Amino acid sequence: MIATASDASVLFGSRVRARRIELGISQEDAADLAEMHVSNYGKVERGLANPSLHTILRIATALNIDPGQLVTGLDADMVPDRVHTVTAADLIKARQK
Amino acid sequence: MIATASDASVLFGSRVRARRIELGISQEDAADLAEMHVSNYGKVERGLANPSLHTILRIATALNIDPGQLVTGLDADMVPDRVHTVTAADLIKARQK
DNA sequence: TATACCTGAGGTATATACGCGTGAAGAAGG
DNA sequence: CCTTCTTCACGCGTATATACCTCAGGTATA
Repeated sequence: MIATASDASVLFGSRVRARRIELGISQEDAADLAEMHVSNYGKVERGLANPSLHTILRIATALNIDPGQLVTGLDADMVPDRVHTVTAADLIKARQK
Repeated sequence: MIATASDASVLFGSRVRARRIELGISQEDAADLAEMHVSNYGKVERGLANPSLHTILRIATALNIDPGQLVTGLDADMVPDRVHTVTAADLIKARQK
């Protein structure tokens, strides 16, 4: 892996780790509960992964937390290779003229 | 694609579509705003995709909605190939005995 | 010392997300 | 009839997420 770290992944991973520590279980336990490989789970916590929706849901369910809490506040600005900063609101506003 | 549909993907996609319709823009507009390909965006709305965290954030930001709202309430039970139904709470409870 | 547990780091192999094109079907309007 | 817009469905490369392994280093305890 050529360091797929992103601000979004790092923040997401830190939330996952905080929740796991709060529960007092190991990465291996969490990975088993989430039915994923420990090595991949570790990468998620370190912010080196870009987990899929299914992976996010498995982790959230395993840690007894709503997946919304893990991703709320996250933003596309934290995602690499973002070029535009235009959103739907801007598009609609421009068309109304 | 061998029909990667899942309850989680379908529900997620319907929320994305509802939000896009609410904004009154086309799939192509939304895809451009999210900086992703229309064909892939369409699959997401139809529940045929399993989008990554980055993709989820790009879509949410493009549609001016918090990503948490798109995934809240979703659950690993809606994810295919789920074998266990044990969560951290169960594990901790079992260890306390 | 040794032993066990936890985490990080790196490799390889496979599955799949994603980009990108094409074509078709429907609706709306000229 | 025609065009235009929108969406869906399919296929094909490429990038990458994930599974799986090994090894290293820390920490604790006996």
